Amino acid sequence: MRLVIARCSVDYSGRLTAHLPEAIRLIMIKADGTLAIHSDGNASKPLNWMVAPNLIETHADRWVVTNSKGESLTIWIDEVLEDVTHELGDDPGLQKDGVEAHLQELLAARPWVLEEGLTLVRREYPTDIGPVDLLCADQENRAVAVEVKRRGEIDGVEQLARYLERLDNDPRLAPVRGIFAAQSIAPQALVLAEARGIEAIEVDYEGLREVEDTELRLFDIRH
Amino acid sequence: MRLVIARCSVDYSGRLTAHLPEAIRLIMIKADGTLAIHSDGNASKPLNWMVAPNLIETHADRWVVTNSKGESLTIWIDEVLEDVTHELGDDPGLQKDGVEAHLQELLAARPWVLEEGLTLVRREYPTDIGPVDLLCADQENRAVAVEVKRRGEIDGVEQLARYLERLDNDPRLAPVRGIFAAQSIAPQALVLAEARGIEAIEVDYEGLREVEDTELRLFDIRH
DNA sequence: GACTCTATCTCGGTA
DNA sequence: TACCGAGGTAGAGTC
Repeated sequence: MRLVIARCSVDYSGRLTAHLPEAIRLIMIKADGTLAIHSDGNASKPLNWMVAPNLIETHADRWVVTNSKGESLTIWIDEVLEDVTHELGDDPGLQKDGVEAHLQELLAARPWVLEEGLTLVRREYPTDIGPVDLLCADQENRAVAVEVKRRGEIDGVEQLARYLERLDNDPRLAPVRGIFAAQSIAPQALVLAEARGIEAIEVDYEGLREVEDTELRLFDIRH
Repeated sequence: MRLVIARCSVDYSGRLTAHLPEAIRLIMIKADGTLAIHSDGNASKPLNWMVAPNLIETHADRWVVTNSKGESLTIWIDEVLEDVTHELGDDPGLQKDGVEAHLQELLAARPWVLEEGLTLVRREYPTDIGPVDLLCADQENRAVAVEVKRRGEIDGVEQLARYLERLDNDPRLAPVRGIFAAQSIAPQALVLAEARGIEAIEVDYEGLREVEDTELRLFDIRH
């Protein structure tokens, strides 16, 4: 990794065209050639960047970065204040924990949270346009398709509507009701769900996690 | 801006929990307190970060970053290889060009480019599932909803179809025609638009900009 | 390789 | 301040 602090101006031309007037900035160049230009101000994202693979040509007064997609970034170097290079080596990478798949798992184990008497028939129930998150049966043994999202937005409702359309073609299942379950649901998604005859339910994820913890602890005590 | 290259491991707990095993990484701290941890490997994004406002406590063996939302990031410092600080000063900021907003603006000022005799009724005309980019009236004073995109893809057409569905519920407007305007339109989007009875028009953005320039120059000459 | 969906999205707008 | 839509989205997973 090479870190350069320099007074510079920048021109980018590619998916858009953009210009940075002269100022002091950090230019970060990673081992694979990925380049990013950061200011000190209020932004976590770089002002400009160019991801690998690319070609970096270094001239006396400017650096020109191009890639095969026809994008180009030119850094006009006025003054270099710092220029250090370090070999960082491979990174073992980030270990993540606790994302959206977990919500589907929790609801699969406790579908009655969504509606009294609801039971799971199958997770990832296949249709010819993709799998439905949960296929369930209600108290009267009628089919209910459940789409699970962390944040419920309008395309999630559309997705479920498309699944329902496909499932209704199966005479063993039809008519199929839909439940749209999410941690939070956008107002537009609520309107669309109502228009499509789909029930929208906000789920208390943290609460469900606590229930799960309690059940696990009880399990520990019993065994 | 402070740049530290260090052998370190990291724990983050907040919107998710995550862990970084020990390795050599760059720790970047901006003037406002925004902190980012970068590896040298293939990723332009930081492995971990914490945006301002936050509190950074520096101990001998670890740095602890916390914010008011209950998120916390702990960096266990094993060895510091580099530690430089530079005052970068304010950045004049990025000047962007050629975005969707500008295209909407251009078409709002010249709706007749899309269809002879088309006039603007209102930009960002509200519906209960979101605002339509342009509501226009055609030569015979019938309502026309226009959705503007830079790249016309399938979800843009669906978005417009939803708006039309809502607008048709208003007896003062119904029936409402739809025009899908974009710099370039994907073949699938063309097919869907036709199936939905929506007209799809590719707009010459560069040409419109030139027209705008010419008009501005004429304005300069006249005044 | 192209397509789809998620994201500690980020960022800018507006009510 | 919160919500909503766009992004040079990036990045991961799937087909």
